[in-house]
Amino acid sequence: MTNGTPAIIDDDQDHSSRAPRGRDADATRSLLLQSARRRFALEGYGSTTVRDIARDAGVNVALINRYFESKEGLFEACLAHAAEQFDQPTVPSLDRAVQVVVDRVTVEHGSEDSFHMMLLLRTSGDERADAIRRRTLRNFAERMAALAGWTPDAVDGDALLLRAEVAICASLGITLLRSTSGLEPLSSASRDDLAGPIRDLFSALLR
Amino acid sequence: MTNGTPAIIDDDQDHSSRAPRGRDADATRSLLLQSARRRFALEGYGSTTVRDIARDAGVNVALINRYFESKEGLFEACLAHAAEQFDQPTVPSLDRAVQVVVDRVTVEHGSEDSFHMMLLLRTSGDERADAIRRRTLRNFAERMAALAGWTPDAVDGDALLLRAEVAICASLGITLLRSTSGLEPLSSASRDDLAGPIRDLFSALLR
DNA sequence: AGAGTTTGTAAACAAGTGCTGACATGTAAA
DNA sequence: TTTACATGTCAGCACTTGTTTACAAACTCT
Repeated sequence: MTNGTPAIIDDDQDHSSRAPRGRDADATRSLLLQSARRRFALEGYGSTTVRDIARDAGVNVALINRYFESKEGLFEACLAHAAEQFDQPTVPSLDRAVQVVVDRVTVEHGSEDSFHMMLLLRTSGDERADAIRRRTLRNFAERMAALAGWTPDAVDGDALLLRAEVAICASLGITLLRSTSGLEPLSSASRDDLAGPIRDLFSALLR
Repeated sequence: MTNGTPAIIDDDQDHSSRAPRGRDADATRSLLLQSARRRFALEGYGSTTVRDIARDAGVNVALINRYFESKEGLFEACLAHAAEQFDQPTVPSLDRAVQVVVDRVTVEHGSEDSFHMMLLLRTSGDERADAIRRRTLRNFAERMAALAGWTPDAVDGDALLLRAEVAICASLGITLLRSTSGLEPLSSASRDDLAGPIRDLFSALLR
């Protein structure tokens, strides 16, 4: 992963190619993204301050504006990053797709994956961020629905697409409350505890 | 204009409950609760300011602190009010209970009921508010699970209770995204469009 | 070495935050 | 009426917000 830069490798001269010691813009950006994702996911956009994020990342506050323009820009970057997680290549069968989602929903609390999911139902009031969220959810729902037999120009309308969206939104709600509410036994439920119910949920909606 | 004595008395003899025209603490409290509920539900706790709420209610900002102690207190009151909606008497059968939930999830956007649901996954960081939310969700889940056969001291553990919680959390996620994301076709789906999928969801989890 | 750029730091700014106290005004009781 | 209280208004406080600016330190290249 990482290595997002075009990799214009420096000269063949040695330099020992060590990882940049103290100063590395990419690493800083990444740290900020990570801290922001966590804060935004767990506490929401409005309750998170840029100073919180900077402190978590161990980085100066001003760098948020340097690298992401604004707090909104940082949130948007987080959302775009989360969107990539959902824009992965389509799997061949509905069974496999359901398995992928179940894996995603049942990841442990505090994981990056869970933050990515929770981000999708955190709002900032920014229209561009909302557009990213809509596009991501819609894309994902379309791929799920397609595996269940839906086609864009079906005569029976979008009943299946709606069902896919319902299933996805349900998954997000479950993930959020599992991580933020302390509701038992949900919060302490293991992956195995959850896999069955989630699978049943998807089966009921898409089959 | 200048008559200090009550010019028009609706009920000259029995003033038991009402009369004050412009000044009515209960009405003001209610207005604030209504505006706050809407803002908190749609935009989250942190993104909502007390001035927003007061402006919506057409009321002076200072009255929030007079009647609810603090912004946190107002949020807590909103949550407590929402909790009452979920603490209604148990219905006799699982079928009826599912029907009640389906009705609740499929209410139109912008209704008070939808705000009550959305509030349950809005967090303020206040521990007392979190406790109200936990208690409410847990209570509701226990009643649903009980109708499906769960008992507090079942040998098979809390599998059914977990399933009830999953179903409820799923419903909250659906409600939130339906009202805040603009995701289509979900956002424009009618009550009838949604009733089927939601019913299937509950049936799959609790039967 | 030097200049030029990138990366990080510190301080401050204007605007907005939740909240408070002193005051004004309407209402009910004496 | 006069008194007492409940209700609402106003201005401002102390603080935090996101953001910007000026500056320092590290890195690159010649």
